[in-house]
Order: sequence, then C-alpha cells, then structure tokens
Amino acid sequence: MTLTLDAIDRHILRVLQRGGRISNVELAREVGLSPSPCLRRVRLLEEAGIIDRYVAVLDPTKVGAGLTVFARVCFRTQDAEVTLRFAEAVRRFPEVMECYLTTGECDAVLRIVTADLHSYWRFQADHLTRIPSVLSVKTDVPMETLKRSYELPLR
Amino acid sequence: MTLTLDAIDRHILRVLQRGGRISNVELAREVGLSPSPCLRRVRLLEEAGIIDRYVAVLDPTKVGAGLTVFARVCFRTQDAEVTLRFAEAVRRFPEVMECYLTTGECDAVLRIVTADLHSYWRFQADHLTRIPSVLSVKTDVPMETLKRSYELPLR
DNA sequence: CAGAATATTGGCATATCATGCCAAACTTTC
DNA sequence: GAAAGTTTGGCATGATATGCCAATATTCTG
Repeated sequence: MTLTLDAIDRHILRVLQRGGRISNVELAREVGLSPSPCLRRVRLLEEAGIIDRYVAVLDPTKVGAGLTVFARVCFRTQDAEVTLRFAEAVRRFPEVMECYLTTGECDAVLRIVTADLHSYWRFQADHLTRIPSVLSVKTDVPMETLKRSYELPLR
Repeated sequence: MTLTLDAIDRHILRVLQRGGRISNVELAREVGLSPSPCLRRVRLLEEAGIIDRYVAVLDPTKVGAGLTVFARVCFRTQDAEVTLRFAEAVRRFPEVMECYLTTGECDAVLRIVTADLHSYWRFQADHLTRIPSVLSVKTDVPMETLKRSYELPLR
C-alpha cells in the first residue's frame, strides 16, 4: 500500500473534499486521468483510510442547529476513572460534535451544536454540568460566523 | 416549497449524514420508499439548501492535519474596520476551519487544524499574531480526541 | 545504460444506477 | 362527499460504475 500521495492523489482529495458526490467520470476529467485509473486511485485512498467516509453537509440554520459553542470544562479530579466516565457521557450527547482532552487551564474542550442560546443553556444546565466528573464550564458565545470550512489543508 | 420536514425527510438526512455516497436505490430501501419519490425528496432538500453539499471526510492524521486547536483571540479594538480585516485574513488561512466572533472575555474563537504542535506554534507566531487586529491569543492544546462527529443533531 | 520486473494506464463490455414521465393512490379542502 | 392538489410507484432511456486485459510508463538491477 503506497502511503505517499502524489500530485494526482492530492488533486483527487482536493476535489472530493469540495464535492463528494462528483461522478467518477467528471473527477477523472478534472484530474487528467481516464475513469478507470481514477476510480482505482479513489478506491485505494478509501481502503487506506485516507478517505474516511462521505457525508452530506446540512445547513445548520435550516435544521435547528444554528448555534455552535465552544465550551471549556474543568474536572473535579484528573484520574482515569473520571475521564472515562466523562468520555462515555459526552459520546452519548448528539449535541457534542467534538471533544478533546487538554492540558493547561482546563481539562477538556468541546464543540457543541444546538438550535439557539436558550437550547444551549438548557443543555449545559441539564446535561453537561450534571456529568459527575464536571466541576465547571466556561463558554464563549458566538455572535457571528466569519468562516466555516470543511476542507482539511493538504500540504 | 415545503420547509417542514416530515419523518421520511429526517430519515433521509440522517442516512445521508452517515453516508453521502449511498446510491439512491439503497437510500430508498432504507427509508421505505421507491427510488423515484426518494430521489425527488433528496433533490428538494438540495434545492432548499437544507443539504448544502456533499464532501469526502479525510482522516486528519493521514493527511498531515492531525492536530486540532481551539484558539481565543482578543482584538486591539472592537471597531468594524479591525473586525473586517481580521475576517479577511482568517479566510485566507486554510488552517482556520472555523471562526466566530464572540462576546465576553475574548473577541473571536477559532478552530485551527495543523500537522502537529510545532506546526501550530509556527502558524500562531508567523501568521495569527501578525494580523494587525490581534492583541493576544490563548489556546488549550488537545492531548487526546474523545469524540469527533459529522452529524448535526436532528430534532 | 540496457533489459527485465513491476506498477499504472486506457479502453471495452456489462451490470447497476439516475432520472424524466405518466398513471394511480392518497391527502386536503371546501 | 366531491374535486383539486400532492405524493407515490413503475417503466424506459441514457449515463455511470466497475472488472478485465492489453499497452504503456516507471522503477529496479546487473
């Protein structure tokens, strides 16, 4: 399995990051190949796990998920048991899109999606702060979106 | 144009958020329709902008984008000119995946993707803090990923 | 540098799929 | 309860995906 991506591979990835449902015929034309080798490359990228999956991107404001909030959480203690239980709880909440453990001032950062500010406060009060591991939550509330991208930068 | 989603529409959206390249035949089977009305519904959801686009999701660790950092930025001043220039700068950086203006302690929060910690510090020192609008940057550095989802919660 | 081994490509054949159209079934409205 | 409007399912057609094979390009080796 070749894990070194050449220029054509990166071109394929760039195109597929912009439009995941492009037909293989058109993709091949864009990257300058005929359909057969193009499809083979895509399959290899999929099998290597470089292409993880294809998804439909919904308009958050139109499906009642218009507010994105970044929350910083401090735990009561930092032991493995507390962390594990926090992870399990977080994975059950569909509102939590991303969650990372951090070092420094806080123990975890989350990207949380809800309909609006009211829904967020309810989620924080009813669910997030009720996870036993959680000591405190700090948030910065977004007022306006300056940028939202779905393309990872390809060096 | 019907903007009220019924159960079938939400089912379609759920399936497409998990697999954006599923064939219409299989999608129809999963939601309990025949292919024709199923495709019609998908097209309507696309035209309404509820489905914004389809994208390939890449494995960040395999394309040199393994580190996600949330940064909080304070501006020198809060006037419109400073904000506008910040927005333009941020949109030019492919590393900046998301950027929101906030009220409260900081003026903006960013989700930034780079290869590793070294690349991030270089990005922050060479680019982010050199935007004239930027006074200071605070970050929490993630050590471990607990959750990463691409599905907006559908009420 | 030559020759062989390997990997990659392009074209073709076939099965699957997308998509427009129309009649039938269902829902809503008055 | 009848009529208008909406949604559905099936069919036909054109486009697409995909496996296979020969030809080409690339890399390795002596």
